[in-house]
Amino acid sequence: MSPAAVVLTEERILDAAEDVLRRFGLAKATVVDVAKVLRVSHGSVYRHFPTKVALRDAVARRWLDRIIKPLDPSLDTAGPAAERLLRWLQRLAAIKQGMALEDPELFATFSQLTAEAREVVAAHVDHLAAQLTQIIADGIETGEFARTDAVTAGRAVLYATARFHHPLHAAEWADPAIHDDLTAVWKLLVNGLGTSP
Amino acid sequence: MSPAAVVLTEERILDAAEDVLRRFGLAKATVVDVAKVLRVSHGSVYRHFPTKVALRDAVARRWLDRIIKPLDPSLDTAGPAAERLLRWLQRLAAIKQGMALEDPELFATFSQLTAEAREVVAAHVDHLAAQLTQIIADGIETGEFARTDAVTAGRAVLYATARFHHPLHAAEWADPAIHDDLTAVWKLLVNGLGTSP
DNA sequence: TGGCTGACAATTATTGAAATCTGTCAGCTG
DNA sequence: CAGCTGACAGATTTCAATAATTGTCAGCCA
Repeated sequence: MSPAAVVLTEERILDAAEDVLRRFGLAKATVVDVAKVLRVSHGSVYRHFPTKVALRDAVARRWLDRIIKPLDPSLDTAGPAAERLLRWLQRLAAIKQGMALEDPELFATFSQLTAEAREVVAAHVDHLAAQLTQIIADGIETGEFARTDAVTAGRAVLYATARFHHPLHAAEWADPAIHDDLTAVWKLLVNGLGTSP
Repeated sequence: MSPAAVVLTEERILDAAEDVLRRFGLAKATVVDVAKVLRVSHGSVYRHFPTKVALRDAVARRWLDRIIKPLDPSLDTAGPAAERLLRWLQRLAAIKQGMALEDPELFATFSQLTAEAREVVAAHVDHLAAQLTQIIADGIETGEFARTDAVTAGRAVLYATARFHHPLHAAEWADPAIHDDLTAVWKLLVNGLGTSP
C-alpha cells in the first residue's frame, strides 16, 4: 500500500465507525472494533477523537449533514412558495421514512446516536429551520405569503410537522395515512402563512 | 373488616397497580407486588385481568381518561373558537408538561406504559382529535372559520401540535421557549382555519 | 358454590465473577 | 520526531448459575 492510502484521517475513522455501527448497533459498537476495522490500535483512534462521545457526535454530525444537503431550497426554486414548501416537507419526510422502512435497525441505531448528541441535533434543527425560513422569505418577497417574521414561521412549520420527520415518531410512519396527514397539516400551514395575522 | 371493604374489584386492583408503578417503576412492578399490596394471592388478580398486559392496558386507559376529562370543550365555550382552541392546546400542554416537571420519574413510567398500549393510545388520540373537531366545528358554525372538513382539521391540529403534548417530546419541554413556540404554531393554524383553501 | 389459595411448569430477571472496554502514556519505529 | 503501539488502571459489560416471575389449575372454605 502507498503511505497515502494508510494515513489515518478523521474521514477514514468516521467511515469505519459507521461501518461498525451498521454491523453491531449502537450498544455493541466499541472503539476497539473501529480500530480493528482500520487495522490500527485503539490508541490511534484516540489521537484523532478525544473521547468515544466525540467520535459518536462526529458520526451523528456527518449523518445529519448528508440528510440536509439534498434539501437545500436553492436547489428547487420552481413554482409557488407554498408548493416548494410542500415538496421540501415531503422530501424530508421521504428521506427519513425511507431510511426507517428500508433498514429499521440501522435507522434505530442512528436515531439513538443522534438522540444522545443534543448539541449536534440542535445545529441540525437550526439548519432545517433556516431552510424553511428561506422558502417562506421567498414567498413573502413575491407577495404570496403575508408579511410576517420568517424566522419564527420557519421554526413553527418545522415544529408543526415534527410527527412526519422526527425519528421519535418513526413507529407512526407505518400508518399509510401518514402521507395524507402531512398534506392536511401543510394545507393549514400555508393557509395560515397566506393571511395577515 | 366488613366484607364490603374486602371485595376485590377491578377498581381496587387498578389503584394498587398504580401504587406499585409509582413506587417501583414499570420495569420492576410485578403482579405479585400488586397482589401483596392488596393482601391477596397473585392468582386472585388473574381472576380479574387475564394477563399482566391487560392489567397494564387498563391502568393506561384510566390514566389517559383522567387527562381527557378536564379538556372537554363543552366545559369552556366562552369567546371565539380561535381562543378556545388556544386555551385547549395550552391546557393539554400544561397537564402533560406539568406532570413531566413535577415528577419526571412517574411521568416516564406512565409514558412507557402507554407507549406499549398501542390500542389504548389510539382511542385516546381519537378522543383528543374529536374534542378539537368539536371546537373547530363550532368555529365553522359561527362563521369564524372557513367551511372545511372539521374532522380532518381536528386531527391535523392535534398532529401539528404533537411537539407540545406528545410524551415522546418530553425532553424538549425543558426549553422555556416551548410556550411561545406553541403560540406561534397556533397562530399559523388558526390563520389557516380562517381562510378558504 | 363462587371466589380464593398456593404449588407448579415455563419463562424471565438477577447476580457476581470473569472478561472486555475506555482512556492514558511511556516508549518504539520508520 | 510525528505518529503509532501496547500495557495498564479503573469502569463497564458479559455470561452462566440462581432466583423470581407469569400464568394455570386442582382443591379449599366461608
